Amino acid sequence: MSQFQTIKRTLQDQIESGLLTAGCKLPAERKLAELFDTTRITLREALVLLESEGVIYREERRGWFVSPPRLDYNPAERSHFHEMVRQQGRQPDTRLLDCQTLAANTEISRLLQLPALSRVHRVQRLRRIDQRPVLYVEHYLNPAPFPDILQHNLNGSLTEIYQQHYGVGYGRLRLQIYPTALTGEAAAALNVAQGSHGLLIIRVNYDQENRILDCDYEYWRHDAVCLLVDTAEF
Amino acid sequence: MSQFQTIKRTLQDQIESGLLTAGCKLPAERKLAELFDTTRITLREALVLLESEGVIYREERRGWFVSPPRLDYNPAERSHFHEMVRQQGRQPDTRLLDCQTLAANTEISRLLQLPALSRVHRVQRLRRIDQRPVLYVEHYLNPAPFPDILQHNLNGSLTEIYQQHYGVGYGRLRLQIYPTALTGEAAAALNVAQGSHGLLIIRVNYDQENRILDCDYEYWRHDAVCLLVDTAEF
DNA sequence: TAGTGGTCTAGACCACGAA
DNA sequence: TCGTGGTCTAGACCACTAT
Repeated sequence: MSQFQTIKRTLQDQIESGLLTAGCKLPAERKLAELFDTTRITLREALVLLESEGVIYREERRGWFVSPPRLDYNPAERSHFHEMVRQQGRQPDTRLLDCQTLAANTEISRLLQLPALSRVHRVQRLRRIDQRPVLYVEHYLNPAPFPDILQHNLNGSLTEIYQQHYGVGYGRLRLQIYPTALTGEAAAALNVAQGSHGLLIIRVNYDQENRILDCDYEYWRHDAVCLLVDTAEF
Repeated sequence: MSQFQTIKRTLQDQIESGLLTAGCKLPAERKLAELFDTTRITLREALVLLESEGVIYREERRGWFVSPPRLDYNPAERSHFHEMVRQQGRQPDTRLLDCQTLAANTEISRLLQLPALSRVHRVQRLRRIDQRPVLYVEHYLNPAPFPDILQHNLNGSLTEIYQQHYGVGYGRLRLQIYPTALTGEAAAALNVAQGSHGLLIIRVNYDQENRILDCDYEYWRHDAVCLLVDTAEF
């Protein structure tokens, strides 16, 4: 077995056995390299492997940490993020990064089935669990059903605002899900290296009369989530 | 911008512009390093990044290749793999790796809701698109509804065998989906390095009377698939 | 300011794949 | 057999973090 595989196993065992617990910071790379009697490059190979398996993660220039468990997430159940996280015994947190009305690009226009040169509301938010950023979302709202929605407090649940202020509830839902790279604003907000692995969920939400309400680009840390889908719920 | 990011961009541009086409093999790492006037380690950093973004992929010790487009896959639509792939203009291919009846482990027993010390049929298959392995599946069948099923030709559609020989059709469906590492038999069958990134889909299939039929562990190459889910179909 | 992770150099040897 | 990718060494400098 290659050396970095052995290092990987050793670290993994210590984590799984509970000697290293979730959120715990690993020693410096140079210390670890010394500990395993190897070079930093080889050591980093093991760390990167563990990272891609979701066992550990890094924060840019801060170091390596043991990953907390994944969040169970049923994208079809429109429960609020905060509620869902709390039900799993964790501390949720949402931060509004930006909101504005702008011209829709081609892809958004197509998803929302808007005519050319339409304008849409865009809401960018960062969601954290136990202080750790896990989800960067861009919501694109069809402006027609939601005049002045950007005036509301957008740190909570959009679902709730839809319902309470506009009397609109969700109906049908369409999802695209695929592993992708985190780049640009998503990577920056999630505090991961440009190009690291993530999971992208593009959702299109309809109301009960089958009109398109909005679409979301959800960029998840690859190790932060486990999706659950049950067709019996529909 | 870091050097390997520049290299990455350059390669990516050439691929997106069509100068390098899907399935095409890249030059040797030493050649590329020379071309970009850098070392192999730095060059490999760029290649690994492109790999994790799904732009290129490698076959163990054979080299680097440009990735073909993802397969659109609706896991709720029980259409046959072969049919689905052909509809998207590609060549499907299934190889039976192994089938046997064995004692169920704890996780399988729980998923299939079987009593302790039950036996199950296990079918291991590898599925390819245009010669490229993309999906390694382990099917675990509840043996009760399917006596002697292992006698059938298992290179085609299980769905079809269920229906034609046992009069059983699908009903409800439960899925767990998450990014994971490919290891052991999955990595070997897909011809990727141990520990590389993949997408794991665990599905539990019910029949129309809501009895559990089987569960599948689907290990996908992370760059080979895009999941589609539409609640309006249920 | 000291220490850390991020990036990079210039080599090396081995095992496997292709010929 | 030759070239390839897989692995590894022993350093280096810089930008950023923590203090």
